[in-house]
Amino acid sequence: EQAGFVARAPRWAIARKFPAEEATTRVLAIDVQVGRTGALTPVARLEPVFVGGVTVTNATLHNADEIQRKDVRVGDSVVVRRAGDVIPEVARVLMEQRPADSQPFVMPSRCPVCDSTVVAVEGEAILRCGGGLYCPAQHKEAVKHFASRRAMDIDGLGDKLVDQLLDLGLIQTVADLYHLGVEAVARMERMGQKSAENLVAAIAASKTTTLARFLYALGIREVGEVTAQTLAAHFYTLDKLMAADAAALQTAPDVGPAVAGQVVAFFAQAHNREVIAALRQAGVHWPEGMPAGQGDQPLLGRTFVITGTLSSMTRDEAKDRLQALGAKVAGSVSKNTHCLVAGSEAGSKLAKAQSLGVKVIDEAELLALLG
DNA sequence: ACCGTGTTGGTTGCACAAAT
DNA sequence: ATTTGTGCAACCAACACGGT
Repeated sequence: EQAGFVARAPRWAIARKFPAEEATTRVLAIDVQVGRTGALTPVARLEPVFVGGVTVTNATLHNADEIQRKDVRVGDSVVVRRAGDVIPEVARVLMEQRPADSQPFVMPSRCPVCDSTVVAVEGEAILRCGGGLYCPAQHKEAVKHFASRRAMDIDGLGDKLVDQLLDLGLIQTVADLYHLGVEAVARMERMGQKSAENLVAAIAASKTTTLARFLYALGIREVGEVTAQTLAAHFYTLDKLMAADAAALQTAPDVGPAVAGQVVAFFAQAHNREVIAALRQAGVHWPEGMPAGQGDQPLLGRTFVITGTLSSMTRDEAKDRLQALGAKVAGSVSKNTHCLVAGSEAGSKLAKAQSLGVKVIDEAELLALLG
């Protein structure tokens, strides 16, 4: 049953077969989205246009500086392309077609969702909603992040369900997820008995996790997946981590003043400590203490990068298995990369590896390496 | 210079289950 | 019985900025 899925050519591979293209369209509006950390991201809503094999209707404008640099305005005719043949991008504005009455775009001074004051950190390009978890947009994104596959991995808890859970007041914090009953869940839109049972079971299954996943799930600023793993490996227990001051945190590799400050600030908030306590009370747990004895680590100190599509495993599995052998798996190729694993449809990373003289192996060689 | 974090969009069959 | 809605998987460029 899995075979059919693996054998099918990935969509992006199909899209790649189209040559890089540009197309002209019009900016209908510029919306501002609020992310998990409150970051305000302007997005161009476009008259749908077919570019490089897909229909593009949205394109990120990154930040206020980027809009100003390109001087994108509502009503403008713009040239759209797909960066790397994937990500929609406004390449440039056709100034000669600009309407006479157009106005420069101005980023809002208040959050478009919660009306909180927008905070601009001196010298930073990104504006942020100051509302924190009181901002419904930030709260929703925080819950989605908590449930996401790489965090607590609550299967089936997606965008619409998070919306409903919050809007209906079924949950106030992520800890409340663990007290949801099947009946309450089943009363939500498009949820019946079966779906409700599945969701409640998925939530219960997420109680057994790891410290690294849990830390990542908390959504501490600057603490992504890798940093969460670093902190977990360095402190072993949540209590030790929470008790650490900024100086102690900086003894962990790759943790500097900015990351340490964010961690300290997070655990200093009574609300965050309460939610953590409630989560543990609800049964969220993980093995604590020294990691179990590791096996052979023949790849210790080697840096790998994976690109393209593998047929016998996902890239994630390949990453895990390489890491289990002691390798470091990075996202981009540099001269420090020891080996690039190139699956089919490999793109720019393969070219870069070749230009840098980095060793390239194919899937068969990877399998041999993994034993 | 390089790596990690966080943010963005688009495709689409499949799996599942609710809604009609 | 059929249609509709939702979640999932896979990919990655570009930008800003923290940290080494």
